[in-house]
Amino acid sequence: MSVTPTPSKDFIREIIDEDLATGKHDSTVTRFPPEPNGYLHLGHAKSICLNFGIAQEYGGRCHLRFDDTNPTKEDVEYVDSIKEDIKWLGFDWGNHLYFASDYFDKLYEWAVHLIKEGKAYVDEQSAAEMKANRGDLQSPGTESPYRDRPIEESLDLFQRMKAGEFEDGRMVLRAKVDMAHPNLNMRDPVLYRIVHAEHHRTGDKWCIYPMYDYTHGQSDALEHVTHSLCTLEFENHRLLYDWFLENLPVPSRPRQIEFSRLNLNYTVMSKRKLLQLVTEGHVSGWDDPRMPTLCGIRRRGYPPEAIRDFCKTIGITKFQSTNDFALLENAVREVLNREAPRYMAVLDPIRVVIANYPESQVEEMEAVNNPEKPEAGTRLVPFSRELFIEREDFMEDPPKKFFRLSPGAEVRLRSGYFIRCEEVIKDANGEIVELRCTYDPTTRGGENPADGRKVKATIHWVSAAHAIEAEIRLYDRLFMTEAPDRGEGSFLDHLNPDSLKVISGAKLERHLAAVAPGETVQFERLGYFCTDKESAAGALVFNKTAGLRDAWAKAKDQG
RNA sequence: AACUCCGUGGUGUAACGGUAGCACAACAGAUUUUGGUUCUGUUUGUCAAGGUUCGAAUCCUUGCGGGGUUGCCA
Repeated sequence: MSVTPTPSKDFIREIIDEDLATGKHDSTVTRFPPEPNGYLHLGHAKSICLNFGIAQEYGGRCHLRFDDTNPTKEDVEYVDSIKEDIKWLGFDWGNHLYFASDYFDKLYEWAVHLIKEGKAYVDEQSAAEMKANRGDLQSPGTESPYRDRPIEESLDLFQRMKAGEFEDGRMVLRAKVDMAHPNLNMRDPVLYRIVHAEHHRTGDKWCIYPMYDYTHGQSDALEHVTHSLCTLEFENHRLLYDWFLENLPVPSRPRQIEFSRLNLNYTVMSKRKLLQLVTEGHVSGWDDPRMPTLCGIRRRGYPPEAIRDFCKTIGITKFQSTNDFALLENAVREVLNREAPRYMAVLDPIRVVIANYPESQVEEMEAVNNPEKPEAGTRLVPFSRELFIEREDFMEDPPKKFFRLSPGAEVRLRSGYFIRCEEVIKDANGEIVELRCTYDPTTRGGENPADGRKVKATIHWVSAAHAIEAEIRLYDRLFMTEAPDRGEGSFLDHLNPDSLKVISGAKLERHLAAVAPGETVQFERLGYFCTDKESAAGALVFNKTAGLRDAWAKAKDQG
């Protein structure tokens, strides 16, 4: 009798277990709080899987809340794409869609409350003065000359800030905490700034906007969030987060817990850098299949299930780490190996003529759609006298470990016949243009012949007369070095010049004309591919999602 | 050298004072109508030094190393 090991939980789920056990909470409420100022990427996927995953596991709720407190950077365009990406990943916020801007009235009311309590004041120092008086990591700051102004005066000024009497930057509302605090966030943080800008939801109702620190915890409290999960860079903000909750009449007490953000080698993950890749044209857009954005990997053909599996395996911890890209690719291959229907496609064709095959004969060969999934059934693939095979699958002068086609050698055509190469035909430049072969009629379907003869390799093929053509886009990693972020120079210095190779005139079996958008298939022996959004009926375009593991490539490299 | 968080194979992650395990990667072999998949095996680890303890990755001390923080961004 084997004991089923209890699956280990990350430290956040352990905290939740305890909060539930002690009765501190009787259910969980988490939230995913993106700012609508950019596209979601794999790092967000980690957070989404955590927050929505907890809701699923504990029967709790997960809110989608847009942190829209900075109208100069935010836009509805991003709101829509973010929702789409979360749905694609497989999560659902139900009717718990919120915006921090929904709370602007309450937040204003609470700001007035703080002023009345003597815990906030209107500061008329310029931004430069404030910076100078903040002190630094080693030394304490200097209190503002406006810090102890009468409460009534701050109340009046704050009301007039709201009324639009002052230009941007003229004054701010600050909390009165401690200018000597070792945590800089506690040195009288700004609560409100004046920004005369139209907000994507509140329009021109406001010309003062609350800061992140003043908004986030109170929004959590208003939504009765129990566990507010964020990345490590907010660790230093937790003290402030708690300060607001302690000094305001909030309806609940959420707890902020920080975890380490996702890092992947051979890629960059910061919004700024991704934006730069797009604006400077190093990639075709946010959804370029080489981008780590969710729309990018979707277009690349990565299944959402693989992303969820990946997030599960990398886990949640507090220490910074860099995950191997191979781990992601492995998750992708695992799902695709199980699910993707197989087809044959020849990317770099070389003509094969089967001399002893009847000139006008066409046989419909039965091919297995997915050996991992018998219920996927079979399909018919036409076989004829003239075929295309992969140029790479033939070598005129092969090394000892090369098992495929070469002069005098025999291979199996998958679901076809055994063929033997009898003659190599070259053009004036010595370039191989055609292979003359013979086939063994007793090997129909690729069966081993009765004489016990075996072949060491099986290769893919397409009937020349029946093939359809397509453009194939082959992607490799965007960066050549493991940590393009680090070291000297720009991360752009590490861009891989060969991250995209376009092949035109690839020969595909006819069924590939009908691959549905969003479906990823396997080209046998080559890898996984999906149709691109630019693919059209007469002009098919496929993206390479990931290659198959290639033991031959390794053996070849080792000599 | 302020405050704070964190150090487990190549990478990531478990072990909650009691045999350092798992995944990925790498390597070797078996199977195979995909040089895929699958299966088997191998290599490699507790940052360091002290201390507490019958027993320490785990607790304590010191050192070393890494991250974060000086926006009217989030």
